[in-house]
Amino acid sequence: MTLHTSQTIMRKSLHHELVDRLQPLIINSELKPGTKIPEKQLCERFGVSRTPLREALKVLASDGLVRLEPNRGAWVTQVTQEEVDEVFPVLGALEALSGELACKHITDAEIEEVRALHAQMIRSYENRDLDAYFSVNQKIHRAILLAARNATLTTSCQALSLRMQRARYLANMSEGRWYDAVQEHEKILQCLVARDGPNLAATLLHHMDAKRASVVKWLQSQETTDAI
Amino acid sequence: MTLHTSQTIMRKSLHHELVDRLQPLIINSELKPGTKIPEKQLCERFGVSRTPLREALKVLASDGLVRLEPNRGAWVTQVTQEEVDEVFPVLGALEALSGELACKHITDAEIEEVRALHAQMIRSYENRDLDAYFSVNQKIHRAILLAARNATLTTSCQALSLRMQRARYLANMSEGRWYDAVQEHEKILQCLVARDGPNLAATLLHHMDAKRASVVKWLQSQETTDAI
DNA sequence: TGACTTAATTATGAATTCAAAATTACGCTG
DNA sequence: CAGCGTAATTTTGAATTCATAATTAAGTCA
Repeated sequence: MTLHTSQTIMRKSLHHELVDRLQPLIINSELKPGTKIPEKQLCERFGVSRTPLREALKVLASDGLVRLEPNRGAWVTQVTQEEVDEVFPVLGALEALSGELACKHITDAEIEEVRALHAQMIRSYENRDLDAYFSVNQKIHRAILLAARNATLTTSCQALSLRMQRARYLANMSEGRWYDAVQEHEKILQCLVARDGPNLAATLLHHMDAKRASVVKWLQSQETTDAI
Repeated sequence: MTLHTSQTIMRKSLHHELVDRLQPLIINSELKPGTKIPEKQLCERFGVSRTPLREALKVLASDGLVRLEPNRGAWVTQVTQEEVDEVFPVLGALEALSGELACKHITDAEIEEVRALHAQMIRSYENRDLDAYFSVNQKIHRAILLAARNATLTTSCQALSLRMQRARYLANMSEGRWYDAVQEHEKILQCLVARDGPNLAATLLHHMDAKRASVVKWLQSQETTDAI
């Protein structure tokens, strides 16, 4: 019955693979917030049975991307203002810590890497290429995270970051906010180069709060229009 | 086939219930770190089939309590020094934030609650009742967490806390460390009463680092003896 | 006896099946 | 024809089944 076409998954554990495949679908809103997760369709699409798919959904639920309603199936969670106001402060505290630790452990080579990413981000900003900007932006935050040399911190940060990502992605920044964000990143780079942990921590904290405010603003503007 | 005795689980979703039941088994080391999880036995014990149990194991794995080895089953994770050195700083940052936020939102009634718990903890200390001490201690941290009014923070903290709990529980504190811990808690209460957020944050941060050091010390003393 | 092969057993991962719950479709009554 | 109640259908949750991988046991030969 099950065909092993190129589309079909067959490496490592199926449920783990499915988690990795479902996450992007939720992040880029192919599976829309507030909608029901079409179990049957997804099984066909990935060429798997319900068992591993449901296992994956349980994991995604514990990460907050999916909500399980007993006897009613799985639903893509909404990004609400309440959630944004909750998650960003936590993310801020974690990123601040990552900055602190990164300054202690980062190598010169890694700093050069961040510098290169930063330059690339500036170019994306100048070209008003939001997709590229977001992509590089994330790489920078990730590079700092990795420099912190703390796998637990990385995991925690990324889990929360993921939850905010689709909102952040959807939320078109205002011209003014975008400018400010770039300025903040300028300072982030400077702190990192100077290996000034406390300063970097404070900057990242502020950066996160500004992001929060920006996302909230966008959410509120959407309230009248449509739920994300 | 499946009997619905009082032992058998039947409320809400089975996998969720199983997560809640398996966690304590791992925390109190009934399922010993480093050992294989006896799937079959647990199915019999809880009167469920393998499907929901395996779903629960996937969730526990994403929380770091269990490690899944492809085609080799599920294993209880070890608490290593590397992990302790990673998790406590993250926990410290989160608890610091919880202190900060708690000072902003806590009610007088809640402060009285913490005061009562604190008094109870002192009594446990004076009676050298470590079990009671740990239990009340956790209640205090949880009360502060709840006063922070941030469900995401609560969830994140508790997930990490859980991972450290069995180590913390096993790690008999030295007389000196126990005394210091009580002093730290004295200060925590004072900061809370004064609603001094920054001070409480700093105190909790230091408290966590002292806990880390204490656990590491114990782990090292165990290295020669036996792996936990 | 001891290392190596191979067969038997067991455990795992995932598909399938089945009972129960929820949803939808239908028909009845006012 | 609108609202309610009941039957048919679909979906969900969980048990069972089945193929495959891993482990253990048995047997072979130096």
